[in-house]
Amino acid sequence: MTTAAPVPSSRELPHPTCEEIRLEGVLHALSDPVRLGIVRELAAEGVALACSHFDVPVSKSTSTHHFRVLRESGVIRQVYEGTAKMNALRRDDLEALFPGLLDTLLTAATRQADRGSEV
Amino acid sequence: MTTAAPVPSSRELPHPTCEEIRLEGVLHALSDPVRLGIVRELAAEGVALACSHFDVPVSKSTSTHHFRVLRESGVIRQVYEGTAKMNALRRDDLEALFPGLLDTLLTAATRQADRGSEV
DNA sequence: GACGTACTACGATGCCTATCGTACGAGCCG
DNA sequence: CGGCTCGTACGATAGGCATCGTAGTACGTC
Repeated sequence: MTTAAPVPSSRELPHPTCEEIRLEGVLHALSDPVRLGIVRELAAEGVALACSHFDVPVSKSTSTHHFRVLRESGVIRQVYEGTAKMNALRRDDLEALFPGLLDTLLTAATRQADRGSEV
Repeated sequence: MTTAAPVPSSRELPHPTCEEIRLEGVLHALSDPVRLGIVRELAAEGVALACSHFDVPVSKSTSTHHFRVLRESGVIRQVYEGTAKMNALRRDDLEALFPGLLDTLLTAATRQADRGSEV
């Protein structure tokens, strides 16, 4: 069962520790539709995804910016894997800090999305 | 029992309908520390409070701005009562739109505040 | 009517941020 | 090595927003 520990590349990225994660920062990060969409997709898939996987309606450089905001606010963890940069929700950390928050937010986002599509 | 139905003044203020309330807007409104503090106090008191009741660390005009953001995002309802402007959480509306969200957010905010004061 | 209080409107300012294009670096593959 | 893909860095830009001070309006009270 050599699950191929996916060889995290050399370059490391700075992440906030749990103590450094601020609720205001998380809320601000999720208050942007593009970033909320990214987080929703990450949650839906349940696994780490490369930046290129997402179909965001912005340019590549803007996309990079949004991923950085998510990382610096403590919402996602980013790790290089070859040329790809894998993104994973920091579910456990967020759950420990703000119990139930992520799930409630995701549910709220889904409800709103359903609301909109019920034309 | 003339509970003095508090005579809402003539001037009316525009509020978003429930359909118009956007999750992103709510999150953005609450991502500011001043506004989050206002909402926390409103929730703690449980009743409508005049703007002047709050001890915010900003000027009066900035305070007005924050209350407007909260109103326009659908988080609070504002009604004039004489010279005072009463502010109330739109608990029921928010609960209907995003079940559990407000309470989860308030709990998260409290936890974070406690974290900080545990020196 | 005169005064005080509560809040607003307006204009200014400086910062933050979402957006882009272009040029570049890091790793894979042939 | 040469090229390809993925993502970054940088600079520019335009709009948003938190902040303030001042001047003004609405309302209650004397």
